Amino acid sequence: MHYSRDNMPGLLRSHDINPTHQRIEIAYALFSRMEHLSADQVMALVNVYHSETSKATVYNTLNLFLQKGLIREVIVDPNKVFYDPNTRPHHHLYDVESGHLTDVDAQDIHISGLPPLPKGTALEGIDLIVRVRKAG
Amino acid sequence: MHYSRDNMPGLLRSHDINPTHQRIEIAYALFSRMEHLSADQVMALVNVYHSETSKATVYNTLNLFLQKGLIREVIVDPNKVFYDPNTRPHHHLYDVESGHLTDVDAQDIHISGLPPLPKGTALEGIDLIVRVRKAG
DNA sequence: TCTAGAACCTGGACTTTGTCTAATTTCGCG
DNA sequence: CGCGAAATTAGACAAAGTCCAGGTTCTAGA
Ligand SMILES: [Mn+2]
Ligand SMILES: [Mn+2]
Ligand SMILES: [Zn+2]
Ligand SMILES: [Zn+2]
Repeated sequence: MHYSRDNMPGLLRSHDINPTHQRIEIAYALFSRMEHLSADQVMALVNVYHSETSKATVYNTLNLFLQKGLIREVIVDPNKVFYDPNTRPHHHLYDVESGHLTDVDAQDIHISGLPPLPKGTALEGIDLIVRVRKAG
Repeated sequence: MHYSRDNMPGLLRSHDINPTHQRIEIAYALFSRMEHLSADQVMALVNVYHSETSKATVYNTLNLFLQKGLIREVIVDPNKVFYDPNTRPHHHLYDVESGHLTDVDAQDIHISGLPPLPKGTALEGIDLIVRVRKAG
């Protein structure tokens, strides 16, 4: 499900985020495409026509979205983090050469045999990453 | 199984790596502890008594070890990569607060329902990361 | 033993990704 | 409108990592 720009204020408010111009643009970059984007890519997308959003605001806003649970982060590349507008439980397939990242539905996948968590710790999440490269 | 310093030249040669003084020290830092270390931590360990190995050499050597299959890298933290002397198939449990990383044997774990790989790609590896934090 | 090339190591400049801060702009509201 | 709070900004700063030109060490052959 993709979103239009008009959906953004409501989406932001539903996550307790004050919808400002910059926040709407950043949310729209992510939710109109429903793709995994790095901070750099978000920065480029919101500034295509004329520069209107600073680097500091891009990072502040992405971290705010993260903290409010509007997006999640995906750590697969040693050089940059990807921001993911899909917050439903899912896993990732990562092409280590092209850097292309795609979703794998969690519904179909079963993981068994996990050890019990260490005493005094709570589960934060389980990340499953399938790394592939061009066959040769 | 831990290693002594005397094992290092043979270990390096068995992976087609010329054993130099710096390479032996770096391998020893990893294989004597059998722990996940960042480049920074390796750097500190090989230079405890007097500075003898440069930053460039630490990074060059870790990447050489990686390429030769002597160690593997673990990408769980957005800020640094961890180098892992354990190359047997295994997964990881990561405490997002303390940054502590522990191994989870792959033997016991079964993952089912993975989709077929995209045409023309080969599996590079499957990383499973269990993220935990202090309960509260 | 001497020597030349290859391999290796080094300091430091540079790059990338991201954070911080102090000053300014915009927003929400009475 | 006019005030205080919230948000944004430019640019300095920081951490992780790469690159390069020059220097050192190793090795094989004469
Ligand atoms: Mn950027
Ligand atoms: Mn990095
Ligand atoms: Zn995703
Ligand atoms: Zn490990």
